Amino acid sequence: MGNPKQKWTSEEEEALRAGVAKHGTGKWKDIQRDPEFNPFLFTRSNIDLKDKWRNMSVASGQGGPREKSRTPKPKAANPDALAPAAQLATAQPLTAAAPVARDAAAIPTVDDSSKGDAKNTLMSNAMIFEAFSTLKEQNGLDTNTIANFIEQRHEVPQNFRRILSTRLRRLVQQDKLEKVQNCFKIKSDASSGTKTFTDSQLGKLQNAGYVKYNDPVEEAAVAAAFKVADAENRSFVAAEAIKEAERISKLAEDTDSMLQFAKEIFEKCSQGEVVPIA
DNA sequence: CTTAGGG
DNA sequence: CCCTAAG
Repeated sequence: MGNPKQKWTSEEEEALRAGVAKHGTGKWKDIQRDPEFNPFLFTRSNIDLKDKWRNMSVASGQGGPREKSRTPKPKAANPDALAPAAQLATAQPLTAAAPVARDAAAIPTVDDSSKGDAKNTLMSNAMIFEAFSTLKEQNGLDTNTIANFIEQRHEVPQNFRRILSTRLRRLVQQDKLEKVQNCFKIKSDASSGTKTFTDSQLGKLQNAGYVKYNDPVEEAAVAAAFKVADAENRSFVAAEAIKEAERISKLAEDTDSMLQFAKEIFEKCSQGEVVPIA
């Protein structure tokens, strides 16, 4: 099956270039692990970095840069930047990464039979972590359980199981998951520090206008969510963050922008990419 | 497991 | 992106 292929964002490319400058070519693992770049490249593997660098090198060496439509938004200002809360110190070309889905965008949590299309198959880490955060199995989950869980809530391709295995393997290699016996458990990686997420991504998200709380309740919810996220700064915590946010949000009878915000984070954090709203 | 190169 | 060969 053809792979969806996750397009590299400007942030990722920049992080990669900076990483090569700092560690040198060939030190892909170091770059990927570096706390400075990890928040942008945590979804990419060292091999991915290598491949991307190869592509970037050949691309720049060409006389005719076929940029074409691959120049998404050089100066696309987000229409609804309601709260220019914080400005990015580093003049990032961040630019509205993705339009926030204002409508009732269904998070890939509940089922969605509406999508008759098979192209929406987002076999991403998000689903995997969703399983962990939902099942709350302290003993870990075996491949079959995870596969079963995902199959129940999402439509999966035929080669799903194989992809899942690959995914799990990679996550273990990246220290995101821990394999004990036949089960996988979320790994608490303390070596990576505890600042990555809030530092970079939150800043960007705020700047992008994703964060726009005006109510103290919302602010509290977001704070709580990030408290969790800050604890581990890994993909899976986003799921936890959502749950926390959801809980507080429910108590406050407010479930609009806050939740939407959490969903966006979940997407970004877990997938590491922006899903353009077609 | 990490790199490098070909597919 | 995936796979395979080397280190």
